[in-house]
Amino acid sequence: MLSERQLFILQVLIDDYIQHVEPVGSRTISKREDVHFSSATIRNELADLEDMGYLEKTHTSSGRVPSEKGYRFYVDHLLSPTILSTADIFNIQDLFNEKLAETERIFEQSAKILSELTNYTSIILGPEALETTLKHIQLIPLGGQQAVAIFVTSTGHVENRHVSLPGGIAPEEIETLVNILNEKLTGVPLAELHQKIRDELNLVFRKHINNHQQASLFIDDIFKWSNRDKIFFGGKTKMLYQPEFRDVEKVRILLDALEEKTVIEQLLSANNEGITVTIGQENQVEAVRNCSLIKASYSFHGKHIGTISLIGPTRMEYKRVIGLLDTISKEFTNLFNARY
Amino acid sequence: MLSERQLFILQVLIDDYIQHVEPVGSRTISKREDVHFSSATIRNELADLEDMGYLEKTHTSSGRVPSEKGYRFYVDHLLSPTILSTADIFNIQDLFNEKLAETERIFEQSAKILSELTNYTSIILGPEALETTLKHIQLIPLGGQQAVAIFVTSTGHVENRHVSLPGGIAPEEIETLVNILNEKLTGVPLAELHQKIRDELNLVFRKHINNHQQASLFIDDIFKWSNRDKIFFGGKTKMLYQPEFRDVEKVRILLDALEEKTVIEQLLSANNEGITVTIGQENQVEAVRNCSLIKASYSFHGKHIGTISLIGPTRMEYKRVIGLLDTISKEFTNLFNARY
DNA sequence: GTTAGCACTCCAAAAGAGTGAGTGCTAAAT
DNA sequence: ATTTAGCACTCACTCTTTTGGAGTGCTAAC
Repeated sequence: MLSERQLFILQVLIDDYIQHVEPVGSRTISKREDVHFSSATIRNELADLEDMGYLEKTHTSSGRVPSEKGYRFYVDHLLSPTILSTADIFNIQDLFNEKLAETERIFEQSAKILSELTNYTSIILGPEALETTLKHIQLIPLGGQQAVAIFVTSTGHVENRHVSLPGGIAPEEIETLVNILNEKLTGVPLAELHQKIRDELNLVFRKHINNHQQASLFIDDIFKWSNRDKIFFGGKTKMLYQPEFRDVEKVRILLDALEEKTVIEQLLSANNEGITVTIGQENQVEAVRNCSLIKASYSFHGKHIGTISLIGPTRMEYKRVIGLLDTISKEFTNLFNARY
Repeated sequence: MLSERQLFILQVLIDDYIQHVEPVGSRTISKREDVHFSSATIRNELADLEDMGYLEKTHTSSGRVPSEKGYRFYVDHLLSPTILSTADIFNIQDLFNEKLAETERIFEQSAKILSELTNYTSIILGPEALETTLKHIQLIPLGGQQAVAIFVTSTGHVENRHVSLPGGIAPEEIETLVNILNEKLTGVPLAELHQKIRDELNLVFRKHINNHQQASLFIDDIFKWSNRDKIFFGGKTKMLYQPEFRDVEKVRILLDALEEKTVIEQLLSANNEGITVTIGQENQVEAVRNCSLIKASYSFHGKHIGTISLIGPTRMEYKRVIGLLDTISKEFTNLFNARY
């Protein structure tokens, strides 16, 4: 168990390190106004904290640096998220007050602002389709065999696919087809679309469409859309400002990883409620093992539909960042629930 | 005027430098099989070439490095684009043979492949709307006052905007409105849309819509879409592999610049036919003054509609890159003209 | 339990020495 | 009139050595 004084010293040290990015020595701590014991005492305590694994030295005679266990403890026990500064609050409110009609724009802007407020890279996972339902399907011929199929979801998301019209079906039939689709599929949750098509539509087709096998194939083709959720980045180059990324090699590994959709999905996938902090080695993904990732979930009708996150060096301004993410994720939840 | 031998030496030197990224000395050149004069002779020639501004030294006793003027000359006079390797050709053909229905996918893939083949960052400017015409407008209500307006162009591009339905107009009228829009605007080039709306539609509205002022405002709102063309990147982090970007500071400046849409537009804007090479300081944009930019134009019905480009260090594999861009841009042109 | 004092450690930056690739110039060779 | 061999000179790099300073751990005194 840590003594009151050890807690204090640990906190002071981590705060200092987060700010100055330099190993913190006993003298530095003893110089603080609110510290009333000598550097020798602190040295003893530091040695103990190191033995317990909360601190590390970069070399035998250097000051101490927080270990990942140290950060973990700090985040779990020592952290009282700072109240957002009025400047921050202004910024956020501006964002959500602005009449940003397109959902996409909101995400883009949020990502941008988030990264600008924090100087870390922000990643926002757009709303998952799970909860949303299909609102409308439209097929617009482009001339020739080409056409565009357009899908609108209940959250106003528009998805479109180019398709080739099948040969064996008359144009009027295609119209009938689309009408049937609209009639039968409007209101169906996206997640159940495939099921629904397979179970119900084939029957209907058999009745109304001559070449119903061709039609089925065509439908399958149209709906072969990946349910991919969109990813929004903000400040992808922010890491380049962090001293821990002064080495190009490291930057490359990280940036390359972030280009990979799969990596992002792995990082931001299934999130429990609230805020999750993942520190360094705790990360699943190799490439971000020297980073910390902070995720916040936002929801629709009480169900998690997306994630807002920040990624930065393990030495992160946890205090500020956590408050910020919390606020924004709640705004997102409000926004979605109010709008749709 | 450069002598035959000087031309030869310049070419050899630049080729060597592009490959090895190290100042080239007289000895290195004299060691080549096809060189039959001594290093002393070469030294003399190099000194002359330096006087003329085609070469530079990094310090008094270093080998020579091409100057930007040197590259310029090299590109303009010494370059015979290499015939693409069969591997390259395969890759490209694969790309265009694949049944990539969505235009967007083609761009994405092209950008990716281009950067992978070259190890430079590729930037593709999607087709400008100028030549394309409007194909279809659709307004899909989302419930409440919200709706999605969808525009499909003749190239199959889909644009969508969220809008708030105006209060003072009946739902049936909105339907009429959209019908009118479709009737009057289908086939109109995007560039002329605004004009057309202002000139013709107001009259029609006055006839058919009660609250035609409200309607006009609404229409204005809908069409207040920026004619922005999409930008596709490939291998944004490729520069990090180039030795000239071993310095994080430089990387940051460049990557930050590339995040700016305005910068990209400035870089890739209005392009004459064929291939343009912009070397270092010739660049308009400060941040890319130590890069070279190679642009190729692709066109639709004979008019330039977009740009394919690569950005890399001034020491670029011009030979290969130029051939590659040429081929791909032509494929693009073919694709567009064949498809629409 | 706390602290002053001191020996010890190690990094980082500075200073110095040696090496090698490269140049420019001159004088001889072609 | 070119071309080339030879030589002195330059400068970046690398490797060592030196020095200074910040920091630690331990011990003995408070």
